[in-house]
Amino acid sequence: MPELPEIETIKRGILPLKNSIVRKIFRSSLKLRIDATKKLDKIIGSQIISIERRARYLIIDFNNYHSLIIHLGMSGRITIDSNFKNLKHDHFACQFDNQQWLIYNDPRRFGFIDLVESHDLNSHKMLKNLGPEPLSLDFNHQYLQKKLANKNCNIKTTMMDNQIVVGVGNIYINESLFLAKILPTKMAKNLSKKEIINLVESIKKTIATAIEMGGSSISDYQNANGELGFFQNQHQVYGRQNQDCHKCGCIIERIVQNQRSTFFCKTCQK
DNA sequence: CTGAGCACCTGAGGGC
DNA sequence: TGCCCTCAGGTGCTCA
Repeated sequence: MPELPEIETIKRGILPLKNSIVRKIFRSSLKLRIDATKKLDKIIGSQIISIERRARYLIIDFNNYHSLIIHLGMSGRITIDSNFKNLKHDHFACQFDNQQWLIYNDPRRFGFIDLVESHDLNSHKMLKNLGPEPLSLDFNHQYLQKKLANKNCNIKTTMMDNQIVVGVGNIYINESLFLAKILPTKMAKNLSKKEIINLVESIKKTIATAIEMGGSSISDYQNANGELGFFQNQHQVYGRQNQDCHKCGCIIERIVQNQRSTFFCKTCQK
């Protein structure tokens, strides 16, 4: 699924729905990770007052003091269309007063749609323990240095922990560690101050560049208008096992950490 | 409290 | 063509 840059791209794509009023709701009978089916009717007749992103969650606020939380899991997709065809894996759809449909499609169903009263949003179990946004000032080397001290875990897995920093998924941590020249297997507590400064900057740069390019389109990711992102063309290590490192020409290796693929260049990264 | 591993699902692609 | 295996943008839960 989409990482932060992909969600940000989708958010920008559905921003024009602001001020729209919900007319109809569709919900498939299949289970998502959270079952909010019974609550969803509450937004019928309500108007969207804001559309935001927090970590990998899309938050849509309505004027009746309810907020819709959308998470795309690994395979979720959101599209805007003037027709709703109820295709395979369409699990939620919502028609607005301008006749447009917002359609949520998720083959693996690792995602969810939930509805809460807006004042309870921050205490939602998926949102309450989130760390800082990678592009915020709160994510800086002083902060990270504190978090990594005594951390007995490899740096790659550590940085994918949403309590440390949100939205840095498997593509972008692999790319960020390459950019920062740090081995993914290095113990988090053993990073030097210089490496931590470097890593913070590399994550910010990687995420910001990916947002500019509309995210990474691998397999079937596309934005709300069905367009593809282009950041995958910039990948230095992700998905490039056995290919030449663009910097030094050595072979990119693939290992598994915490059941996720890790790609790195053992010459460039120390 | 921490870290490791599992669970939740479907679909694509490769080897035989 | 089909079967069996591995792999995939995530994240909460359980167990030692």
